[in-house]
Amino acid sequence: METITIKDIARALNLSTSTVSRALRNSYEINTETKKLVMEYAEKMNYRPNPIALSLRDSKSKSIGVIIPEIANNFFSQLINGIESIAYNLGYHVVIFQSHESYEREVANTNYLVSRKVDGLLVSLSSLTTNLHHFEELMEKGLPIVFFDRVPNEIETHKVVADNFFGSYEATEHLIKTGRKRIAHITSPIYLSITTERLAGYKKALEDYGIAFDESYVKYCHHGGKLASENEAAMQELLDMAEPPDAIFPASDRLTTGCLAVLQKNNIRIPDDMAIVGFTNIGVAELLNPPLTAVVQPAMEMGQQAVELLIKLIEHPKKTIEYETKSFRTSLMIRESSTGKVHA
Amino acid sequence: METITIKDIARALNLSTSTVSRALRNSYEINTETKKLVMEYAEKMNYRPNPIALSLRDSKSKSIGVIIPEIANNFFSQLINGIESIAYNLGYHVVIFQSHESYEREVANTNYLVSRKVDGLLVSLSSLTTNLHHFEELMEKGLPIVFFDRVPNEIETHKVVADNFFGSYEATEHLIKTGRKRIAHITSPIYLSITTERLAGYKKALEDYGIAFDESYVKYCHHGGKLASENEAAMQELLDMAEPPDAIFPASDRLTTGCLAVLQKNNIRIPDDMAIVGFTNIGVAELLNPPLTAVVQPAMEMGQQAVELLIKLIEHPKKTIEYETKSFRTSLMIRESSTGKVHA
DNA sequence: TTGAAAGCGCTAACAG
DNA sequence: CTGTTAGCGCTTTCAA
Repeated sequence: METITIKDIARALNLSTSTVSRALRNSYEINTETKKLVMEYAEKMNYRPNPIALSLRDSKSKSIGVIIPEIANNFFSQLINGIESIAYNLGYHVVIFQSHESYEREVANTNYLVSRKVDGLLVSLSSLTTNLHHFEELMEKGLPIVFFDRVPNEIETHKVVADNFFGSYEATEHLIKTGRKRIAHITSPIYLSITTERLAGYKKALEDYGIAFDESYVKYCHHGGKLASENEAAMQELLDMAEPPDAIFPASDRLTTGCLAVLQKNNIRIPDDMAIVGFTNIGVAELLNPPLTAVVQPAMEMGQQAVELLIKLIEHPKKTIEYETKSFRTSLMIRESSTGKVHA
Repeated sequence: METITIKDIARALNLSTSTVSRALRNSYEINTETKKLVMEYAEKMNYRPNPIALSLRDSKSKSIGVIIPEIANNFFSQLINGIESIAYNLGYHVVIFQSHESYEREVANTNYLVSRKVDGLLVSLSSLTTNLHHFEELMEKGLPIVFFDRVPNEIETHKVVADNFFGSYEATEHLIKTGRKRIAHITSPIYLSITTERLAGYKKALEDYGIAFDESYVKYCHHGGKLASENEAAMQELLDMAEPPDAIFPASDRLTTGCLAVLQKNNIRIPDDMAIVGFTNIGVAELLNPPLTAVVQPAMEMGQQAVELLIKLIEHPKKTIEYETKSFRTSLMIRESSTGKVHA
């Protein structure tokens, strides 16, 4: 049951390795009988080409690297499932790495994946990444990269995002329409695309409904919610204000659960004292106390789209004249955390 | 900024590739000056050895493969974080694959990882795996494998598990002590280790407290909760019983949330009409309605332990005389879903 | 139609 | 102390 190589087949069949290789790849310039002979023997011996050898030779690997902030997050894990479903069907393998919101880890992962000869990269930036040099360099070398979710403005390539502006506008509008006046927004660092876009939607909704924007109602968490303490501090500042908010709109999975935990600890009633709408894909939103109103992203579809674009880039490198940014509509799932309806 | 190889260095410095190689690996039999020269040049040119070439040569890769049922699951994603934290420090890379509870996917992933020359495997069996041939074969070839969580009895190697019997006993005992008489157990397929162990703990607690075991209160979900319909059907059967249970003890993350969803849809009050204790690592247990009593596994520590055992196996293949099974105590987090206390 | 040889990047046995 | 050579598994000229 040892691994069998082309050389073994050649020896067994009294052929040269090149002939075997050609027969296996179904090359035209080969005798039908020889081909059949080789095919059958290979089949019988359960021959599998060594992907490492192929990679070394061709500098490619039929695999794509994915770099995301973290796996333990509903949005990203759903997205990964989307990526895998498509990649699998197209014969690509998916290698996942977490940056843990660290710039250094992101760079290290990138380098490793490249040295491992991935054919392309799918990236959502860490919340602490401000320098994009490691990606720019690779793109110049011709490595296809597609960004999703947290995308850089400075780099020209395919991108896949949610319509963050819209999602955020809709959430804010909903809060305004249900009577909230002082709507706070807890979000990620300002240099992330998702942050600025969501902030813009929030501001625009306030503006459209004649509510003055107040910077002190916006809190930025550098670690994107990974650091509970940071999260809690932001919440505390909000609660300690002379005029505390009557609604909070956290901008991500982590931020949302962190926010809810603080409210619960402080015995603040939702939605009576505080309405909540989370920008989150958490699976149990419906089961929370109270059920959580959420801006949900089509994470699975986003993953599928991203990997399709990447594979297009990999397999037809010349053909791409113009890069596109695919934007997906979010859906607002209205539940009790924002509607004032008294829960059971 | 092209990739630089040993050959390039050799040419530039007028040395042979082997000398460069030796200098780089800090071999003793080398002139200090030459060594310094090479080192400095390599540093300056940002030389990185090609891991693919190394793998091809040595048939190892300083990477370990992880095969789990799914990522989008708190228990497994926490476990992965544990694995990564240790592996990273010891210079190993972690490649994660999901079986999606499918035997075929598990086999395919295994084969791929092996062809990619991972140095070892960390595995939690899919809920549909009954044939272990693909792993046995590899172990015979000498590939180190450590199983965790869902482990096979039939294979002798290191294993890392939670004390499922204890966790389950404690949960059941708690339900009994809080006055429940008809405790149902929703679980995975019977041939999974976690199933039998948890079932055993459940039965023993019933027995110790003089409650007759009733098979009709135990429901098996073949897909381990992945299939919502299966989950719902099991719940419905329970609810439709002449004497429906007054408590449910679901045996995993998925099963627990599925169970809660059905109860909510049927407007069944928790804990008044039905107490719930979940065997789950869900992060927001505290935020659920009502807060969920949970048997929590030390997932991070389990991941760390598993990878440590695996790397020991990889790096000292001879030394291992006896295999060990590390068992971790679970903790019962008591909250309102099982305590009858009326929630706010 | 087939085979011999070279090369992908690296290391190690063997010579010198 | 350093260079030559061979080989990991595979494909692809180039020759035959």
